[in-house]
Amino acid sequence: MKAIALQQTPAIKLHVLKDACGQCNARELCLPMGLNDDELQLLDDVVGSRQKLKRGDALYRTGDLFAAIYAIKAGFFKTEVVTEDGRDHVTGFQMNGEILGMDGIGSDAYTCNAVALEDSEVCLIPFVDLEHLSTSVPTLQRHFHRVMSREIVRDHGIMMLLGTLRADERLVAFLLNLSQRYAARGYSPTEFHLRATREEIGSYLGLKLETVSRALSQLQDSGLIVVQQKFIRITALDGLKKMLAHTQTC
Amino acid sequence: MKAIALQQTPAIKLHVLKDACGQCNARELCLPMGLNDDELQLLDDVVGSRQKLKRGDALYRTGDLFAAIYAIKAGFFKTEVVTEDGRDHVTGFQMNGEILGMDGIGSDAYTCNAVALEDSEVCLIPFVDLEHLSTSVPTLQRHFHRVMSREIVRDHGIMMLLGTLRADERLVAFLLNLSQRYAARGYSPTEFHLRATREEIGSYLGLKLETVSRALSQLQDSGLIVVQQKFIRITALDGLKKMLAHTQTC
DNA sequence: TCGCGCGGTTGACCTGAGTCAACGTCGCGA
DNA sequence: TCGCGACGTTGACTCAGGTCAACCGCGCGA
Repeated sequence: MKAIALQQTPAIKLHVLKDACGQCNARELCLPMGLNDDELQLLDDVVGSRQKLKRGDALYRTGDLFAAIYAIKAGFFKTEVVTEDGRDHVTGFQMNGEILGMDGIGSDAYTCNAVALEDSEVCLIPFVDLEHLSTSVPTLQRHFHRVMSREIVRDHGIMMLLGTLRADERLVAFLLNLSQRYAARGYSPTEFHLRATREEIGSYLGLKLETVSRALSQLQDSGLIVVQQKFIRITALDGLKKMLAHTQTC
Repeated sequence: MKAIALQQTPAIKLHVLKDACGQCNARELCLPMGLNDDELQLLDDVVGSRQKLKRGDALYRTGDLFAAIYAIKAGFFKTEVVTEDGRDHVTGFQMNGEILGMDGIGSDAYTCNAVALEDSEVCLIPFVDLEHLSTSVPTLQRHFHRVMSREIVRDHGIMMLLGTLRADERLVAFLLNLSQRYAARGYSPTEFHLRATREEIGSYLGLKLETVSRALSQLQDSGLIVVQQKFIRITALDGLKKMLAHTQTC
C-alpha cells in the first residue's frame, strides 16, 4: 500500500500545484462527488479561478449577469433576496462543499445576494463549460441534477418550517441542521460558532431578532444548550431532537 | 398561408395521432420551449405514456421510487410535504405546462405527494431518457436547467412571503401569482376558480383556514375582489398590486 | 487606553393570527 | 326529494410573537 502511494506521488504533486478538486477537502460533499479519477481530471480543467472573499464581501448580487456557479472551498455564506420595497429575507446559509449561484440559471441573472459571513474561498465554475462537460460525463450530469434537486427539497423543508413550526421549534430545527452539516464535515456536531447575527438568523427563520435571542435563552434555561454570544454548545442533542419530533404527536 | 397549412396537414396528422408535444397547447410553457422541429421530434420520442388522473388521485407519493418527471398537460395539482409526526404543508400548486417530480432526482425517491385537485392529464418523461437526450440536445439541457433553477427561485419567493408578509399580503401575493399564471395561459387574469380548499391555501401560505376566509372577505369588503365560494373575480388588479408594493415604503 | 457603536439581552406592553364554536351553504347520493 | 357531510363564514376570546425601550458588553479604531 505504502509503496503504491509513493509511486503515485509525482501525479499527486501535479494536483497539489493546481490546487484542484482532487485535493480539496470539500470534494466528498461537492460537485466531484462520485467521479472517478479521469472524470475528476476533466472537471479540474473546467473549474476556473479560485476567489477569496473577506467577511462582508458579496460574491454576487441580485441582477448581476449569470455566468458561473461557485463551489465553496472554505468559509460561510448567506443568501438573501431583496424586494423593490426594501424588504429582505435570508434564504439560506451555505458552507464548504456547497454550491452557490444556481438561482441565476433560470434568468441569466442572479436573483439574490450571496454574502460571505467570514473570510471565504470559492471555486468559480463557468456554467457553459459545466454544461458542456456534463454532456460527455454522465456521472457529473447526474450529480449536478441531484445537487439542484436537493436544493429544491431543502427549500421545501424551510417552507414547512416557516409555515408550521413555532419560534422555539424553528430555532431547534436550525441548530440541528447546522449540527448535522458540521458533523458531515468532520467538525463537532455539538460545539460550533454561529457566523450569522441574531437578525440574520431571525430573517432566515421568519422571526424577529429579539425572538431569536429569547428562544436561545430559553433553550439554555432548559439545559439543552449553552450559549455564549455566537458560540453554541449542544448539551442534550437528544433533547433537541425530541422537541421537534413529538410536538403534535401526543 | 392557408395553403401551406393545408399542405402540412399529413405531417401534423401524424403528430395528432401521437398526441405529442408538438400539438400540446402547453408546449410554449413546458419542456419543449425553444426547441426546433427536429429537436421536438426527438423529445416526442422520449416522452412516454400519458396518464389521466381523477380529482383526488395522487400522481406520486413521498417515498415512491423516482424514475420520471411529469409534464402537466391539463389540470391542477398540489404538492405537499409530510413529516413523520403528521404535520403536512402544501409547497405549491401546479398547472398545465409545469413540471412535477424534480424533488425526486436528489434521492431517487419522491419527497412529497403530488395530488390532482381536478381531473388532470400528465405526460410521463422517463428521467434517464431525458438526461440521455439532453447530452445531444444542448437546448433541451439548458432549458431543463432553467426549469429547475426557476423552481428554486420560486421557492425563495415563497420563503420570503412566509417570512415577511402579513396574512392579507400573503393572500394578495397568492391571487396575483395565480392571475399572472392564468394570463400566461391565455385565460382571464381577473376571473378564475380556485381549485384548492381554504385549508390547502392556508397550508400553502402558512395560515389557518379561518384566516384565509377572513382575509378574502376583507379584500371583498375593500372592493378589490369578488368572492363566490371558489370563484374569484379581481375587480381592482392595480389595487391589489399596490397592497404588495408599498407596504413598508411609506 | 478610552470611548463609541454594534450586537445581544431582557422587560413591558400590544396586536395579529390562532383557537374554539356556532352556523350557513352547496352538492351528492340514497 | 331529502338529508348528510364537506366546505366555508363569522364571532368571541386567547396567546405567541412583534414592538418599543432600556441596558449590557465586547471589539475596534482613534
